[in-house]
Amino acid sequence: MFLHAQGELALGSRLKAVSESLYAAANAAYREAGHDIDAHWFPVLRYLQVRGPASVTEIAAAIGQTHPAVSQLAAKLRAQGWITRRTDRSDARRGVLELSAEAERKLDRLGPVWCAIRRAAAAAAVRDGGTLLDALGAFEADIASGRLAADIRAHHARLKDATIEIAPYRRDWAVHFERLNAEWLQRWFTLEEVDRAVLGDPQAHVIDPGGAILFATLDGEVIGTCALLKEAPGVYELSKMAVESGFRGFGAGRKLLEAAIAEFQRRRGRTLFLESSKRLGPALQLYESGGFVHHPAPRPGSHYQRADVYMVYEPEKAKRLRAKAAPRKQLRVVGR
Amino acid sequence: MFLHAQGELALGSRLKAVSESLYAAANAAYREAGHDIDAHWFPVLRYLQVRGPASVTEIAAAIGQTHPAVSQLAAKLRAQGWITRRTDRSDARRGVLELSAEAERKLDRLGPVWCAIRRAAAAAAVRDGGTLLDALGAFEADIASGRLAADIRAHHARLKDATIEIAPYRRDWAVHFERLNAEWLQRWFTLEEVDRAVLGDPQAHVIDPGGAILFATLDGEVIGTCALLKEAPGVYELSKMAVESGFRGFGAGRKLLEAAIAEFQRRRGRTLFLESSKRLGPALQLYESGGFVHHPAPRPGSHYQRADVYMVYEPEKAKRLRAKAAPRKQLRVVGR
DNA sequence: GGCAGTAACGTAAGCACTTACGTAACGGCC
DNA sequence: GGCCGTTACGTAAGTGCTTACGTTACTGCC
Repeated sequence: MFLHAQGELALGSRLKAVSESLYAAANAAYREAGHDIDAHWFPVLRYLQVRGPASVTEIAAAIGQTHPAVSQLAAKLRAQGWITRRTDRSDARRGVLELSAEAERKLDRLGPVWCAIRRAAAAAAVRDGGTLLDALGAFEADIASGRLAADIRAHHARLKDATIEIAPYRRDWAVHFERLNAEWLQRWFTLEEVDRAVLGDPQAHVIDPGGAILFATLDGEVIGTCALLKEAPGVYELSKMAVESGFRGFGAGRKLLEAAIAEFQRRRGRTLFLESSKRLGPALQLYESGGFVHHPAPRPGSHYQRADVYMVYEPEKAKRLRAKAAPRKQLRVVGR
Repeated sequence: MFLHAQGELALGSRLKAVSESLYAAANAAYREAGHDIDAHWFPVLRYLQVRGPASVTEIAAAIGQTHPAVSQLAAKLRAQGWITRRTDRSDARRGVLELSAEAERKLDRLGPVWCAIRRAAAAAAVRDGGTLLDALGAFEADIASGRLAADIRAHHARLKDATIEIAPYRRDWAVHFERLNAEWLQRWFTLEEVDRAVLGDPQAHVIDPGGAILFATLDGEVIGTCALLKEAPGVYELSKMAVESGFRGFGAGRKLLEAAIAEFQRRRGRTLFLESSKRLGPALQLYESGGFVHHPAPRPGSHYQRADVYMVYEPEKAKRLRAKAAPRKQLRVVGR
């Protein structure tokens, strides 16, 4: 090929072409999976998803584009109902862009597609060779031959048909424990000292004192986690429940909760409680449907600043709920 | 950075950004060196330079863009006098785009800038790591820190102040001998069987039979070559003279010619001749000014189909020319 | 409080492409 | 020679960004 012979001089041209091919491949994957989303929206939407509401300039700086680019895209997304805009209370110049509830729901379903794209692209990009040029050449070849698109399809099919499994603590998954929890903590609150300690060394702060950590996986991908902290003999705290954005709504949270309760019972615990926040609506719903009841008073001596919800597990309530919803249909990984 | 945390999912976005940074860096280098050329034109102009006149669709296919892209750029370049367009004699649909004489001259001067960009980009792109993502990260860092731009400037300064040197044959430079000659042969003629043999194994076809190969270098970069073939005892043929497009007009051809004649004299040769073609105007001028005279009849038993010019070296003429142009001023690598 | 400098961000226009489409010429086949 | 599918390529319109610019709001300093 002529451009290849030009070496680094044609790098700009080739990078642009690869970039466009990648957008095309991602869009094809979205369409095939039935999502009406454009790959160009990813940086903005993803930023809003993991960081929460943000201003135009904040997003622009984070994704490395100019503010008009974000502004124009925001206008389009607003017209299509993906995001809403209100002016910042404390600074009337600034706008606050926020995902609509529907957009949030849509994005929470994109995990499998994203994961498929990520895996396929990673496989195509891993070729050794050292220089960017070699890596690029290999990548171009994979795109041109259709291997990338086929890989995305294959990975997506696997992920779609895979079921969420619960796995016990593994030392090499400590990073996932940290990553998954840091995401929602940073979005909704700030990392408190306790958090930093526990996330930084879960072995020392959870496992060794007699607690447990569980992971939810989908086709080998760690997509969720939760911890059972031992407060006192027979007293456990359910904590650090997190499911990766993009993989929510597939039942991982419920499976983690059930597995945690089972673990609590296996250890013959007497008391299981949790602390949470009113802001985390869906999580509270999950806890309620899992057998937890709201405790009227805040927990004395809570570890967390953010805690304004205190719930306790009631086996009797759990039994009643199970009986009522007895023939609960199996949750599939990808809806319907 | 946010996009980095998104891994392969943000690859498209990042590649595009890097691509644009590269264009910007190249444009800055062009401006600094005083060339009024846009980096986006490179694929088209370079194609026309190394391959000669071509149609819109041919170029589009070669550079991996759509034909309207080339068509539109061609219109712009035509308006600015870079290229001319005539309709193909044998197919009235097809147009033949060709560099104007002035454009050809301008492009012939771009070698040092191109080389500087190539070297700087190669240095930034070589980081180990294996995956495209790592290589890209390193490249982005170099762009952001301004290291790439500084490197380009530094390399260009070196190349600008370097002088062209003549070096004897080296086995590891055989590839350059092939590359440099293949370029003009493919552009103006086609590779004949003799060419393929000589270029493929210069050691066996030139050096071993008692000939010589010379290289012109600029700051370590091989930018030109020529060969002295031993026809018979005392009879030598000057052949395979080639200077890389982009480095023409800097005097490399003259230096090669002079060095070849010196080598011929060092070997106490009696006859030095060459075969060429009327189509290669500038080369013929060079030969004439170097002391060669046109021989009226074609050489009996020529090796080449393309040869319609037969010149013989006359020491007397060379002496006269030297006397006339005695205080010839030193040629600088980059004009004024 | 007034005022200059700056930040947020919308709008306009431009750019380097793309897709979509139309037109004219070619080439093979009857 | 007539016709039909294909090819070359120009034009129009769209896209995802950019730069340039203007308006409004904030901030710090006197």
